[in-house]
Amino acid sequence: MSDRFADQLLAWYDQHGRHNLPWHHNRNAYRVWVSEIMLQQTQVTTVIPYFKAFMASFPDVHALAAAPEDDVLSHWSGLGYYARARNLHKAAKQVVEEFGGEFPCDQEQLESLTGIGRSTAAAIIAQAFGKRATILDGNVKRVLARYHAVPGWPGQTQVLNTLWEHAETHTPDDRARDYTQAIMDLGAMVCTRSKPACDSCPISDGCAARAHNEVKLYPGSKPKKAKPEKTTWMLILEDGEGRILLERRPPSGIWGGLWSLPELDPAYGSEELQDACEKELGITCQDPDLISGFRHTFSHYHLHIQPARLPVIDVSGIADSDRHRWLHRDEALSLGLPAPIRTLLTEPEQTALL
DNA sequence: CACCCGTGGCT
DNA sequence: TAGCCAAGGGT
Repeated sequence: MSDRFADQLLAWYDQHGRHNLPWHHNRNAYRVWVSEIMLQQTQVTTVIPYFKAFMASFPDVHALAAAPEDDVLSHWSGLGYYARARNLHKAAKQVVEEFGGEFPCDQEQLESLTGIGRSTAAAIIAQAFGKRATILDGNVKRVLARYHAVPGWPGQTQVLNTLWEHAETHTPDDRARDYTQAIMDLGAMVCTRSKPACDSCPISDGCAARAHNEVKLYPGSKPKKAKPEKTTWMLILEDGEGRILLERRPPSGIWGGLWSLPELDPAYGSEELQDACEKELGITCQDPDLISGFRHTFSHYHLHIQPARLPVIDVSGIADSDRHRWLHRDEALSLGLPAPIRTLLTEPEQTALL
């Protein structure tokens, strides 16, 4: 099938689309796959430097499969949603072991790989292999919700199903790769969340939301929910040689697998930190310097981070292990660190001493 | 279905 | 400023 929607879109894409993104060069399934995972819930401008560095270190699926997880996570440091990196690493091993290092050109087989769902599988089929497949990412949802005036929040199953049906209908048999890129480009460049450029939209003549002057109503917004507030002590335990104690996070959960700072329960008062370090970590410290705290916001809660610097007298309580490492700041910064921890270790002066 | 999972840009 | 949310998927 090929309808007017696709024809207009492709004509616009030829003139105005993005044809020069890093993953458009040396295009293959591996590069398309990595870019798609990085681009999940993440904007293009944020992804570009991460993609380039990642490709320089892991040029193909074999290199990625053979890499230590720590190396993969260090390349993801700051990008967020770290399960994507863990799943990417796992899937690379799956591709090598189950598919002989060659990505399958099949929706179901692609979806069997960890971290690849319906839309990402379709994106790989279309972009890497040039075959017809239907994607439905945030851009496409917004474009189609407006074009067909689909009410409701796309998180609802019924709304989502309706959007998938429209997406399938519009997907042409020819130019699968270009069409997929075109509809995403339209969403990112013209049919934007706020201030859409309807006057320069190639499909505005058929847009139902535009016809009723109700573009702002679509797509429906997500029901809002208050984010809980949490608090934690973050300890900068520094020995006499300027080394800091880093602690690896558990393999799943927030910041899973990343290196962070030891934490203590916020129930401890600042005057109790010294004793708590002795009792919970077996480390003897001097009086703490309190560094100004700050709030870090996750997708589903706020975290007030209260850092404290404690000069360590006796390091013997904790030796280097799989879970702990004593490292200089520059060494620590080469690890996979959560963004706020990287900031804390990079710009300690920014946080005035109290 | 509801929740979990980061970060940064935009308004 | 504080909220919204972006090339989603897993559990």
